Amino acid sequence: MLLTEHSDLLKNTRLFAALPAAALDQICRAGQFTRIERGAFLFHQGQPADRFYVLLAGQMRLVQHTTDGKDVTMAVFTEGDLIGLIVALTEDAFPGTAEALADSTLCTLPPAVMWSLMNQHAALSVEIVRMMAARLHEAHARIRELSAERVQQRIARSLTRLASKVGVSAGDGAVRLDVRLSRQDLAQMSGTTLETVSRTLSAWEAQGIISAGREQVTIRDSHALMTLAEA
Amino acid sequence: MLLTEHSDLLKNTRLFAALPAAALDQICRAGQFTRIERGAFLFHQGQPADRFYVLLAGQMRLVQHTTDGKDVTMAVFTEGDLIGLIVALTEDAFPGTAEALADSTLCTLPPAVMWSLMNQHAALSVEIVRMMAARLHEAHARIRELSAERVQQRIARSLTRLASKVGVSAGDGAVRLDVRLSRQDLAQMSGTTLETVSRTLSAWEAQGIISAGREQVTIRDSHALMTLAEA
DNA sequence: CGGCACGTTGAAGGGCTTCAAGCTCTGTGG
DNA sequence: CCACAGAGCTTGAAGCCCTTCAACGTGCCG
Repeated sequence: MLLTEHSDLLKNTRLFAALPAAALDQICRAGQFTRIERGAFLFHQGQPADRFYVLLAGQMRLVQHTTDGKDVTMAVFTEGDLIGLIVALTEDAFPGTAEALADSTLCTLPPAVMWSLMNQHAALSVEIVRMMAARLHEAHARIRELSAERVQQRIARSLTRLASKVGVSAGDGAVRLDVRLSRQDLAQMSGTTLETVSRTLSAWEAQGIISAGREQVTIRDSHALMTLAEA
Repeated sequence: MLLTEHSDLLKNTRLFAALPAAALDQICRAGQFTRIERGAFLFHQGQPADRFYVLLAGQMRLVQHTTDGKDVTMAVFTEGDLIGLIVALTEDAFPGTAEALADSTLCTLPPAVMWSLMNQHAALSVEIVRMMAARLHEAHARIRELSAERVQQRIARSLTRLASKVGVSAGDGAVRLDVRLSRQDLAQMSGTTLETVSRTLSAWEAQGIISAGREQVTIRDSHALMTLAEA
């Protein structure tokens, strides 16, 4: 049956792993399950956040638009990640737009369910605080990088960060980034332009550090890339 | 008596406002009250976070050091702010160094107290989630700015952000930043160099938007500054 | 009043953006 | 099947914003 399948998926997320079966049932009953196609939007910047989402399969990204039309990628999400929870808990408006990087399936939940579960299960609160702490640390790390580092380093960091999120082994120690990733996308993650990303990747490809194709990157020498990110 | 004074200070923080007197007493008994002088450090980057702090009076800042010796200011704290709570709750190491911008008094607490209070008082959890959400939003806003905006805009934003934190009326619609703030400090908040800050402030002073002195800035035309921050 | 940190200003240069033109790949429809 | 449109990518050239280096003011505090 479909519902128990979904329940299994939910149970496998880090956030809900500690919850008893009864609580999971409660979530499944309160939640709506939806699919979304690559390129489609889950919600838009400024929209009131009356619901939040659990990504059960696929990939999504969170983008913020600037007043002068540029887009900045704030996060990439994969299976098990929560999207918009923090905003929904505070009943704010979404600070960005969520776009599907691949066909995805999600579970939609009202924040009230979350609050009541948090009151009943202390472990859940702990997990949420941990999750928020991790996101804040990553955000601060990016601020530090954008403030003090050169474009090369930032692109290298974007690649290593992506590798830890969506990297799959490609044999011979290589790691392929399992996501459709244009030069423009990488630029939005690194705070630069698509031209600079293109030039940088070309240089690295010539040095054998990566191989790059159309919307596709695989890291051949991750050690060299880490060095570039640090120095 | 000193203890009740401190208790009053704690009660006036946004976080603890909703707690009953008994809980506040519990905090006061568990907490240590300390003073710290301008320029001194509360904790250092990398140190294990076994305690967190409530700033009762004064001003502090949180700085991250980069590998190549640069400093990046992550946040400025004033009365009522919590420092290191998020880290302490996850039992991590401090991701930055906390420095006193002015003589300050703080309350030191072990995270265990916080966990037990959060379990007893749901309102506290709500408040903490709200607080973390606000910090995350500010961090994301800075990432967006650093990724897409010019130095001028970022300096203007740093000033307006500081105004909302430590701004005091200086008559005639002017707002004085009540903090010792060197050009270097502003540069660390804006992701630029002290020379560029100096040049920019000089230009703005010539236009009558601000007046700047040694470690001191007052905003004369906050509307013009907001315009600079947006365009 | 002298030392030192803070601040200003100039000049040079470079890293990165911007503009531009052409190329390559992919998917789509006749 | 193949041509073609369009999105993605590459590369070059120009230039500017900003950093970097440097030298000199300036104000504060012992």
